[in-house]
Amino acid sequence: MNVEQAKAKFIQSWGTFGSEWGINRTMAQIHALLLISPVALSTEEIMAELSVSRGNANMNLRSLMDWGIVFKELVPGERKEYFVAEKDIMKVARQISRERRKRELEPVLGILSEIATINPGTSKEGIELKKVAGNIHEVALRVDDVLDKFSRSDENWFYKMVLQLMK
Amino acid sequence: MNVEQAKAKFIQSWGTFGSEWGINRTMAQIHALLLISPVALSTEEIMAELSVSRGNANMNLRSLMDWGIVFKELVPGERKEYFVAEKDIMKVARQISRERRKRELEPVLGILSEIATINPGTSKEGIELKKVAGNIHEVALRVDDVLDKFSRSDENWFYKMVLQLMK
DNA sequence: TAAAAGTTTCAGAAATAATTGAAAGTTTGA
DNA sequence: TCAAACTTTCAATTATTTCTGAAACTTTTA
Repeated sequence: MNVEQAKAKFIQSWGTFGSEWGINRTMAQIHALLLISPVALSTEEIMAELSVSRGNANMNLRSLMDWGIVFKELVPGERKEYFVAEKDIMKVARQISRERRKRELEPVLGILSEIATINPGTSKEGIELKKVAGNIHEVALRVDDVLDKFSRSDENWFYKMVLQLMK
Repeated sequence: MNVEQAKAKFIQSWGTFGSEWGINRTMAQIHALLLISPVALSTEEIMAELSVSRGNANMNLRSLMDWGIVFKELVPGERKEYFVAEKDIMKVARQISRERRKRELEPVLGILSEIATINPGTSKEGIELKKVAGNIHEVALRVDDVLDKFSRSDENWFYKMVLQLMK
């Protein structure tokens, strides 16, 4: 496998992996492209490299910036905007867990706790619903805690945890 | 909020949450319905409750069984098949991480290690690609390890881990 | 201040994913 | 063995998501 093939494979795999986890393919591919690029890229370069339209490139770049894993970089003397990805993979992982926690887990936590506190009445349905929602809420709260810890952690926290678990 | 409202809210939230994480909405809703049902349900009951077709119900039930979080239950004297969900939420979480690890993480690990071992040549592109793929591979291997540990762990492992992290 | 350079938006088009429903297939029991 | 009861499959349809491209908007510079 040569460098060109490896690059194509990396971008396409990252796209597939992303879409299996609810991230759109182009967004994941732009991220992949920026991750492996040694220099900042312009919208035009991204459009050309991935064969996507300006609108698509622009919207997904904005999303990536909203997620806090891609940044604008101003090249002195240039009008055009250039983009770079955060290269520290642990930082990227922490940032993604921070965002998904905030956007997706927190809202569900609210609903679960609401359901877990209903008056279940006397029906088996009500009792089971309350019980299950309570159980899920409990687990979800702990996941939330772990993600919070992780997203705030320093560079070595994760490795320390892995070591702990190896014992 | 009464029991009926809470039930509807639970099913719909679980559907939304699932689809944010790459699981189709109906599949997540069937799972939700079975989770909170105190008794095993037939395909007909699921179709009626969620207003979905027989084909849809059947395919998603099969998927849920492939994931190992829903099971057929044979009611003595009945021809019809009934379905129940695994109710232990930690078991469900472990089973889902086991499956996603196997289906989605492992294939990417293979590709990353392939890319991380290319001959990068002398170009900056090749060198950066190899470096980034290597870094991601390293982190992904550790995630893989943690998921493996988690999916094999006993009921209390997760709570012990959380306690460790609280210190 | 005007036009060139660049960015953003968004309605419609295209691509992808999910769903239906009816036909084919399977199992059971008389 | 056959038909009733039930399950599975899949081609066609429908819904959802993503993408395009051109127009509107913003910023810069001459």
